[in-house]
Amino acid sequence: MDSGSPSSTLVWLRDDLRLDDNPALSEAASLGQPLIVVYVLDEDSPGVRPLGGATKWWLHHSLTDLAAALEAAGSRLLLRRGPATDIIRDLALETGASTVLWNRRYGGPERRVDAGVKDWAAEHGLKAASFQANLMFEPWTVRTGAGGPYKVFTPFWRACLDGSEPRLPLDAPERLPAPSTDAGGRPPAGDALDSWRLLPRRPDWSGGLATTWQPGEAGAWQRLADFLDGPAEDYGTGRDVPGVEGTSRLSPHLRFGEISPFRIWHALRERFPHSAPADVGIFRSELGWREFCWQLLYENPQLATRNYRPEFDRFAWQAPSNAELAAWQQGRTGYPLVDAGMRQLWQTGWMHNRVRMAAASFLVKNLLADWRLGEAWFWDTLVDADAASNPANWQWVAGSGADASPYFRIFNPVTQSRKFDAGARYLREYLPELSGLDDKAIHEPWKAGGLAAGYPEPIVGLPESRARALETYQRLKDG
DNA sequence: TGATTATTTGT
DNA sequence: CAAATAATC
Repeated sequence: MDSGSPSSTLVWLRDDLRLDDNPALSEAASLGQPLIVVYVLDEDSPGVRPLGGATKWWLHHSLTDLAAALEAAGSRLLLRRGPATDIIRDLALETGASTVLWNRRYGGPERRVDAGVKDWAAEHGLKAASFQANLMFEPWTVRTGAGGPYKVFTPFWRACLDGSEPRLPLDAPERLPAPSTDAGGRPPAGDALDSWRLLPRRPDWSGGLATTWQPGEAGAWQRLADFLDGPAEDYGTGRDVPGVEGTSRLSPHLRFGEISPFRIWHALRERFPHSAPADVGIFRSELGWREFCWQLLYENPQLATRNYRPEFDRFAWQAPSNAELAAWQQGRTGYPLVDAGMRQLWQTGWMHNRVRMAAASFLVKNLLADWRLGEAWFWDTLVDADAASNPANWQWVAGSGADASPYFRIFNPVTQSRKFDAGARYLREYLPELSGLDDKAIHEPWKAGGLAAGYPEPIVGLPESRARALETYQRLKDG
């Protein structure tokens, strides 16, 4: 190494687009060497799942926010594109890096990539280190008495809670070392974000996303603050009412690591210091479901394509017609709660969890469509589309997953609508053509002459489709 | 983190 | 006979 050019540190950011509680970044800052912070758009490594449309939109804005935050701290975000192993290797050589740091991820193809970088670094005398940042309970640390992974959520989460408290979050470094420069004083060259074309155009469907969300760390902290000061205390009941802001809406921020689960955990602890209300425990268990889903993906890297329960390979899914699938996707099934949810998804990139269950159950049970069709649509349209939670929860609804919903649990979209949207606030927000119907009639518009305004007739009858689903599941059970 | 139907309870 | 409870899918 040239004595005139000190070696540098490389921090590789992935699904951890934050300065707060970022162990890799904090470690890099403490080393004091010139620091390169890089994000790699990797659509080339084998098995790595390409982002959907909504997450691409989110990523663009999140990276914009991250770049500004890094610059404010004296650093700079470098963007490069390609197979990550090659990109990181080349960048390390180019910048004379002595150390490469990152926060761990848990998907199969991603772990192979990271292991490849670690092996290369070891062979070439570089130090490579990874950190725990994105899961509070890493999959291999939560084991049953027999030493295997948990297959049921409740004992999984109990085992997590019985262990030691998640570590305290790290504060964001106030200053970061400037990047290393070449002989001309220039930092490494990277891509312009716009050249990645992550934003939709022709048509630009992102208007509703932009008015709903503020991607980036500041937006994540705002959501957390709003939640702690508002719905958190009544989360247990409020979370089930889609017409009310009763949930945290932190999911896309967690998806991109704009806020750390450790930060959320301890913020809850501080806000409710003495004997947290039961509602806070329920919210905390939702963080637990996220951890459980990642543990499932860690153990089952094919979770998005293979039935977790192999007996479901024999299940007689019915391929929906193009018209049926389109009706579901576009919110024209004739069932108001399902349609409101699907339109909320299309317009805002997000759907209330209660409605997700109802909409997913409708596709998988009333239409008997393969859960992978729904998973793929959600992957493309959700801003919180997560490689673990999305397939795990679809399999949960289908009955093919871990700790799955029993086959006979079939949501009735009308019953759910009456029960959780009694005042029809949610229905009226997303189904303006039904807003004239009263609170009783709006849940079943086909009965009240409510179809005049162009709202569709139900595409399938509930009693028949329910019976068909029960028979089909029964046949699987009988072998 | 169901729905439906049968049965029992309470007024 | 409405409402809670249980049994069944």
